[in-house]
Order: sequence, then C-alpha cells, then structure tokens
Amino acid sequence: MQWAYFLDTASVSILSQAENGTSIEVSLVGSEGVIGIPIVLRAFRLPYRVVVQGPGTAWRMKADALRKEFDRCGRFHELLLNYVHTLIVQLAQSSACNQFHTTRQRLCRWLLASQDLRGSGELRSTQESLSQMLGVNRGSANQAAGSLQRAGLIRYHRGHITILNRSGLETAACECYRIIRTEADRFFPR
Amino acid sequence: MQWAYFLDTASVSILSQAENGTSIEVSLVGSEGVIGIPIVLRAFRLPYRVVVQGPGTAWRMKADALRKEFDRCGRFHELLLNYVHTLIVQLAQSSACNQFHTTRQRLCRWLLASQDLRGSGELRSTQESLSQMLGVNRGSANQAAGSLQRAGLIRYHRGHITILNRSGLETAACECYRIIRTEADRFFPR
DNA sequence: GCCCATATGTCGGGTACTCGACAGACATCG
DNA sequence: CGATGTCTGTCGAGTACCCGACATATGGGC
Repeated sequence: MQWAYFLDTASVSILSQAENGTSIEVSLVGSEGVIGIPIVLRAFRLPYRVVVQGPGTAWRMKADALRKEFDRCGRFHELLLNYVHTLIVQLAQSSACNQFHTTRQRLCRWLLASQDLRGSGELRSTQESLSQMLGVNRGSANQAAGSLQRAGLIRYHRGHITILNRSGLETAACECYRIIRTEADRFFPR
Repeated sequence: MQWAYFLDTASVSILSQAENGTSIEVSLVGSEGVIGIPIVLRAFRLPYRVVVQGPGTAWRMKADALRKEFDRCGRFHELLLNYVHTLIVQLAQSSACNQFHTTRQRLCRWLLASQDLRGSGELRSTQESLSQMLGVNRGSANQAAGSLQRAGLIRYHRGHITILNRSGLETAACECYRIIRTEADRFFPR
C-alpha cells in the first residue's frame, strides 16, 4: 500500500473472495470514507480486493504522509478514527444482515447505499455484478431485481438501474440500512 | 461507556440482535482484544450487546484514562490500532462466512476460536446458546453439533463441550478461521 | 426417590436459495 | 444488414435451513 485514496465522486467496493471463487462485498466506500485504513492501523495490507464501481474522481495521498499527519493526533486523527468506527458498524451489521435477511431486502439496502454514495438515482450495474456484490447466484439477483421492478421501486435495462421510489425501497429494505446510516450521520452528516 | 476492559481469562461475545429477536455473534473477544474500542474511536457507544461468555478475569480502565494514553501516540496507540485492524478483518470475514459457509463449517470455526481464546478444549455452551452465536435455528445447531460428535471431533453433554480432535476441526472448518487467525498472529503471536 | 427445569434429539412441512442450463432480447460493430 | 457478445428471464432438480412441535434424557433440589 503506497497510496491512500480520498474519494470524491467515485465509489469503491471492498470484496471478499471465497475459495470456491464466489465473491461478496464487505464494504462500500464513498466520499465520507478512505481507501487505505490499514495504513493508519499499521497493517499495510488487507486480504480483500478493492474494485472501483464506476467512473469518478478521488484524491490520493502518500502512505507516509497519511501516517505522519494521522500521528499528529489533531482533527485529522479524529476524523479518521470516526470513519473507522462507522466502518466497524457497517461490517458488523452486514455480517448479521447476510445471515438473517433475504436477497430482496439486501438488494434494497445496497441500492440505497449506492444512491447515497453516488448522489444519484442512476446506477450502473448488471445483474451479474449485483450478484457478486450480494454474494448470491445470478438467478437470485434476477428474482430480487425483477420483484423490485414489478413493484415500481426501480427500473433497469442492460446494466442501467434507475431508482424510482426511494421511500419504497427504504420500506422494503431491512433495518440494517437505517442502523448503518444513523451511525454514519453522527459523524458525517450530509 | 465509562470503562474499557482488558480481558485476561474471560472471553466476551459481541451480539447483534435483529428486529425479529434473533441474535448473532459479530465478534468474539479475548485476551488480545479490548472491550471499549468505541472510546478511542470517539464514538462512545456501539449498537450491539456485549455478553461475557463465562467466568473469567479482566482488568478495567477508565474511559478518560484510556483516551489520554491512546492520544500520546506511543506503543499503546499502536497496539490498539493493530487490534482494530484484526477486528476489521474478523468482521469482514464473518460477513462473507455467514453468506457462503454451512452451519457445520461455521460451528467448527467458532469452536476453534473459542478454544484459542479460553486456552482450553473444555467449553461451556448449550446448543441453544450456540444457535444464538451462529444466528441459526436450534435444530440446525443440533444437527451440526451432532455431526461433529459422530465424527469424533467433539463430545458434548448438557452444556459442556470437549474438543477431542483439533486438527480435524480445522479441516472441517472453512478458510475463514485461518484467514482471521493469520491476521491476528501478525500482531499478537502466541 | 421423585419432581421439575433444563438440555438434547427428531420430525414434517415450508421456503429461499443453489447450480447448471438454455432461450430470447438487445446493442454494437463490421 | 447480419453477426456477435452481452444482458436478462426462466426452469427444474436438489439442498440447507426455518419453524413449531413434541419426545426423551439428565441432573439437581426437595
């Protein structure tokens, strides 16, 4: 890890790949987050893949500079620690969510989080890549997406997803979206 | 949060409770860990329950003192950050594990981690509490535990579990145990 | 020795999801 | 225009797990 990235309009997925080749998104990072937390935690590596979700801009910073500024224990230190806290809550909640909630509920959560990060109801993702984010079979992703489209919550076509009814999605999502969002808003209000 | 706890012989589960009342363990903390990370992250609360697994000892430290010592950015600062890194990996891996692996595999992982933390192959846990740790139905926990007992890997009786064949458990567990363990050993070798 | 709370075993119906496969719809490019 | 690769819809067999219920076994307390 030579650089840390502060995302501007880009959003980034952190993916875990299982031994059988399937993958699942463990964290979705946007402008309130940082790619490179292991640098400040003195770990310098992370056993996961980082995938940029689409075109967008970011700033980068040398790992050494990041650590030096962090170690001054000023406002930068505090902000990064706050982000680490929201990351921990995001990870813990995802863990429970994967165990308890249906693919449909989790898809709603992903769509809402993606809209938050990209600041737009227009998303780019095929059902194939959706299934890799959610860690499910493509057929299951198709069922969930089709169900949301029939309910009028989203519309999609060849890799282009449009969110039509955000509050409807919030109702159809599990509580995990709200829990993660509440914790993030404490430190990074919009 | 008034106190942070440094565990000695105790082990502690951090549980997430879903709205339907079911629960799942999101983190298992032992002597290499700390209860109270939100204090140093300036969050001071965490939306999860903390449950002590059994009798054991720990030291405690006032929240203010913890934060002050942390902010000196010395060795204590570094050690806590290292633990935060291992916590992040533990959470991310659990998230993937819950999605991909069977109850039997996950039970093996939990037994191995518990043995590591308690330093003993004698564990106290009923199938009911096992099911709450794994976030599954008690019937499923019963099936998984019965299968391991028939395979000669463990023996259990009325809330008392004995690990008979540790390497067999490692074979029957998913890769998640090894991944989490490897990351922890980097910073906290036994 | 008996009672009772606790722990474990089991069963059947139902559901969500997997896995592989195939077909149709669509956009792009030659 | 036709060919090709991508994206989406669907299907059937199989599996893991849920949920509630009930039965059995066990150990401690009276």
